[in-house]
Amino acid sequence: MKPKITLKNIAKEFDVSISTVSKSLKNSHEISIDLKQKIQEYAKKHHYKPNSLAVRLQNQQTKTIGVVLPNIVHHFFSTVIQGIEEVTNQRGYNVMICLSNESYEKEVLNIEMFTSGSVDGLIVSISKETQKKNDYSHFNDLIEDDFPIVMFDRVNDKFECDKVIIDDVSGSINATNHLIEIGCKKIALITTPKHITVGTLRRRGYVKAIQNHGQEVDIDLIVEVDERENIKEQIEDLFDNETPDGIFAVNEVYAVSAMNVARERGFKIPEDISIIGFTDGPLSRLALPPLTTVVQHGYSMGKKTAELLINRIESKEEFKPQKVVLSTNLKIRKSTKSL
Amino acid sequence: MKPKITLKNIAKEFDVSISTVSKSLKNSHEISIDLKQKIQEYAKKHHYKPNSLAVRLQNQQTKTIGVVLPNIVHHFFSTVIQGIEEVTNQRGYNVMICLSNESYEKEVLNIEMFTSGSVDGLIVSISKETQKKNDYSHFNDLIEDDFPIVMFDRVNDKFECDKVIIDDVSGSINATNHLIEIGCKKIALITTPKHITVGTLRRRGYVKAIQNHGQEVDIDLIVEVDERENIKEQIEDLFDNETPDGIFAVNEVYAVSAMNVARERGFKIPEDISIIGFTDGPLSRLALPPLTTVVQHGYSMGKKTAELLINRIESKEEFKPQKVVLSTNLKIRKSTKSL
DNA sequence: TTTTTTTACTCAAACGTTTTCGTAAAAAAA
DNA sequence: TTTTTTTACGAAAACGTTTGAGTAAAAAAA
Repeated sequence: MKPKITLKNIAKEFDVSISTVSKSLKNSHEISIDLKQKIQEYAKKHHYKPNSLAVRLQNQQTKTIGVVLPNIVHHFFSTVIQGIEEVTNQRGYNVMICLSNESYEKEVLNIEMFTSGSVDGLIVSISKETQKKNDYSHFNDLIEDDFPIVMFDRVNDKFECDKVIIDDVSGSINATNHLIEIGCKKIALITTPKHITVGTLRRRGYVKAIQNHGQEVDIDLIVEVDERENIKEQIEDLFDNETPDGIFAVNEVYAVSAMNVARERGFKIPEDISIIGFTDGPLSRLALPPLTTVVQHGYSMGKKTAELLINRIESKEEFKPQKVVLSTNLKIRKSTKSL
Repeated sequence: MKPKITLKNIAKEFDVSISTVSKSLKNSHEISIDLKQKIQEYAKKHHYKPNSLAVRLQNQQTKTIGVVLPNIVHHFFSTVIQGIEEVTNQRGYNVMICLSNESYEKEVLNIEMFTSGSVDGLIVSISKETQKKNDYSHFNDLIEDDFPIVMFDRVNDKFECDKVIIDDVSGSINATNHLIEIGCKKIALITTPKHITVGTLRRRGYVKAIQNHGQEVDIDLIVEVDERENIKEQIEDLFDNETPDGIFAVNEVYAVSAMNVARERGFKIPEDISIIGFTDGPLSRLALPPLTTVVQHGYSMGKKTAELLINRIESKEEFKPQKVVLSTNLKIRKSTKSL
């Protein structure tokens, strides 16, 4: 690579001081028009770009916010990012994303690198491994130092920081209620193992809804999917032993998988079995029939998260962490019977 | 936020010089064990972290590479990132991702910010808008300055830089050939408008395959999907006028949409119509029947891309740009008739 | 003519590191 | 005892910027 051109280089070229060059490029009135022009031309010709590290070190702010995500395969996270970008760009910040890949170690590393001066604030959604290990020590220092940080979706209540979550419980109650209302008698739940927070919350909603209707929760109708194994087979096990007429699945993949299993076993959807998923992504929209689903509004979530963070970064006042709960709504499509 | 703790602070605390502190924290033999210990303890207690901006400015390298992507909703890009991360982490680099959201302006901005000292090298896949505008001036300076940059998937041949692409033409020929071999007589193509490079290349493969078999390309069997409008309706138009017995779609969404339209019109898949998509993502895998598809090996692509970049960054020798073409393979599932 | 103002610069500190070189004092060797 | 070596630290430059203060020289005002 060609050596980088710096103010010093240019200064030497014109036999002036570095500050003269700096001011020329900023079009300062302190410098004669003549010299300014020559310097600007030269700089342009040689592709001068101020070294952002130096600038940021000088200014003591980076105008950048870091985002640490478990993964970006999920459509939901993608939409959240859209929302984050919307707000940050509008307010003059850049966004940098790092992925933890659901790994504890990478999450720690990413946070380390971001918080050592590279960004003004941090947005985090916690990785599965971290949730499983239940080890959050890498956040402690940040919280103690009052580093601006906002958690979203996968949060931990231990921390005194801003949080944005969706109302998983209510969303799940609504979904389950809907299944009950349209006449489902045997409603299965397809969820995650217990250490995944959102899975647990959605399960809670399911249980509540069932109990509110005076029914008992039937353990045999609950599938806890272990993602390390074949998802479809685990759902087939359910159908081997039971014949549900309604399914509530805590994410898109589980919902579509369940729909496929049901259809393969000759169930007509929605005549024989109604299915509701969680998260409105392409899988749900392109399923046949399109899936009724709990819509999470990732975009709003991203916007809210970014707003909280930037407010926090820019405010001088005493900090009072808040928890924003976003409600969901049920998008009714063709995978559920109508009333 | 609490004031950041620096070497200077610590130095004042112990009434020693900054260099003593720096050396202590690096466990230098030049400092007495006693003092080192005290300083290290103090640093730990106060969460000292070296300011990475300062360190990187000093070292003149960031050990970070920037990735500019059009979007991350596509499963394909996600897998590419996995590959990139694999290699970069292994070789001691960090990855930062910025999204252009298919916007020309954001692409320019992202590249600006990355190349002004924040990263040692750049990986780029060009946005749709840039492709449409056909304006690549923001790359010119970089190429002239020999800034390490690798383009993947959506590349532009104008530039003298490393590139990694997949063999879209061959992949499409194979897919179309397969349809011909299993006996399809009227094979439709569902593709993008012409300014999207990959769409054009895949179309070329389709055309070649048809012609190689001595057939004429029937324009009425080609759908150019305009994504600003309803995708499904555009495919329905095809079925209104024609009754294809084979479909080659240039991406997952088009393939699944086509499958849904076909099924809604009473086609049995694959008995009445065979469908092949491009890119092996969750949509293809979870479709019913699962889609036969051209597998792109995003993971390998990411790995290769990162390798090229890091080699480039670390090599002192004369630079000779290369273009790596990755071949695809056809994953045959249930959406196509067997022979 | 002398004083004041303006113009067009330069100086130097600062941001937070790293690292080479220099040097007292203490310890070891002669 | 004197000389050499080792120990333990400090000074200062460097990375590339920004910016307020300082200053000659030129221009304008008195």
